[in-house]
Amino acid sequence: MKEGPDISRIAAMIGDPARANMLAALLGGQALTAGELAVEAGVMPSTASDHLRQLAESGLVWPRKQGRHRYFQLADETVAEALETLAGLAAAKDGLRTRPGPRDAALRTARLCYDHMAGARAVQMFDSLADRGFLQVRRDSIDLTRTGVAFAETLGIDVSALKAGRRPLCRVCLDWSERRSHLSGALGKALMQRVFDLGWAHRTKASRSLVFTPPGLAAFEKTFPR
Amino acid sequence: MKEGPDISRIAAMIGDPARANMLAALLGGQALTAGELAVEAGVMPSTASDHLRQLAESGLVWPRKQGRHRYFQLADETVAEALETLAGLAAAKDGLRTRPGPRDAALRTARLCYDHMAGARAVQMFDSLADRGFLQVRRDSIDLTRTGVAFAETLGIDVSALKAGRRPLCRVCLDWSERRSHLSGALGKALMQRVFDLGWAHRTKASRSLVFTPPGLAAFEKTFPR
DNA sequence: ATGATGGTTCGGTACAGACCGAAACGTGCC
DNA sequence: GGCACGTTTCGGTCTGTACCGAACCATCAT
Repeated sequence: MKEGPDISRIAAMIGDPARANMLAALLGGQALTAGELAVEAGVMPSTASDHLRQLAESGLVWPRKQGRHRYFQLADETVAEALETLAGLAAAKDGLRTRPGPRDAALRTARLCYDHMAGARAVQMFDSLADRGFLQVRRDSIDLTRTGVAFAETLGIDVSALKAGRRPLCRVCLDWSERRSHLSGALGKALMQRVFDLGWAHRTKASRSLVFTPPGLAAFEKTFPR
Repeated sequence: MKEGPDISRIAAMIGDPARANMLAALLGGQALTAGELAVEAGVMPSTASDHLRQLAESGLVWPRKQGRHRYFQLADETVAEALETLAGLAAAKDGLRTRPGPRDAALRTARLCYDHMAGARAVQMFDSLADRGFLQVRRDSIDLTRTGVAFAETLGIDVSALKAGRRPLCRVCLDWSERRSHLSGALGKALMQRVFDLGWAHRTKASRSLVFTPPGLAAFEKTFPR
């Protein structure tokens, strides 16, 4: 019954453990080299190269050669969203037997979802913005209100520049750990960038989880009160 | 790097063409027997039985034995949502080469998404409800307004009964064909049911697509004007 | 009971694809 | 130029698993 899009092709791509590990690593947002992805997947470079070719042909990742390295990143944010959706399903179905480890706890608190923040901290930010009327939820999409734009500017975000890009300013993304919405889109990316630039948090090297510094966390709590 | 939920296990489940066809068929919402799913997947009953065992063990489908038949249905609506998300990715990535056939066109117009309507017609319904102020979009979730409740009652929907259930009344579901939101949740299911009961549309036997009768379509257009 | 029908279990086959090692390629560095 | 490093290509192996047929089990009908 080949009606509708061929769902099994891409599912099979994600279905291989090695490729799934690669994609999960790329959910960290930064582009990684073929070698790094090989280690991440736990396979030899030649095997990794084969997998990466398939992923690129499927349109899931985007190769970008630079010097004698080849960097890979997720093709776009829709891929990231689909991966997080699958993670949500896996957490719900597989969660019965999988005991949440300490690493999972860190992931649940704050992590990178491609280029924006996810986890409990991200939900808190979303709610805080909405409660103060900075985010206006209309229909299926959400937008920054006038006061919201002013608020973003005080954080040093050039909203008009973001609006100029072709990527939607605000989008909602469902959190697999919190099962609540958090902010995606150009603004979500910009906010994440500010958190990095201000030194409030930094990414861990081999994981998607974010670590807040004590003063950074205090500043975050003050900027986005519950 | 086994951090977070094991995404590859379920992805591999969906990754096999036979299983994917079964799941796609179950997206029609009605429970199907093992034999029906076998023809749907194009495999022998014994092979289908093996696949169904795996799907059940993964928690994706829910077996329900009745007499000498075993009926299968999707475990819950989160599975349906994940499948539709994957379909969206496949349509975007694979869509470059796949020419949309006539069957696809019917699917895009109106189809079943587990237990509620999807496709262009469903988006029209959603927009119509929102434009007239029957749906109030707040934060990440949406709700029926007071006038919306009254409107639903005129259609013969017992809203208070729906609210009593543990399933959320309103939920948004992203459409892979329209890339817009349509209505899910208990209300979405109830509305779909009314469309069936009123004889406006009926499901086709071996497909998820919905066929509107001419008078049914006229009534639908009148009830949910653009 | 006896047969018919729907479903599962079991053994065996076959094909796909994941994996590796070695060699080739290309790019930067000295 | 020559060397080192990252990456890809190619041949070959091997495991996993989808698939089928036949036998077995359960339920319903007669």
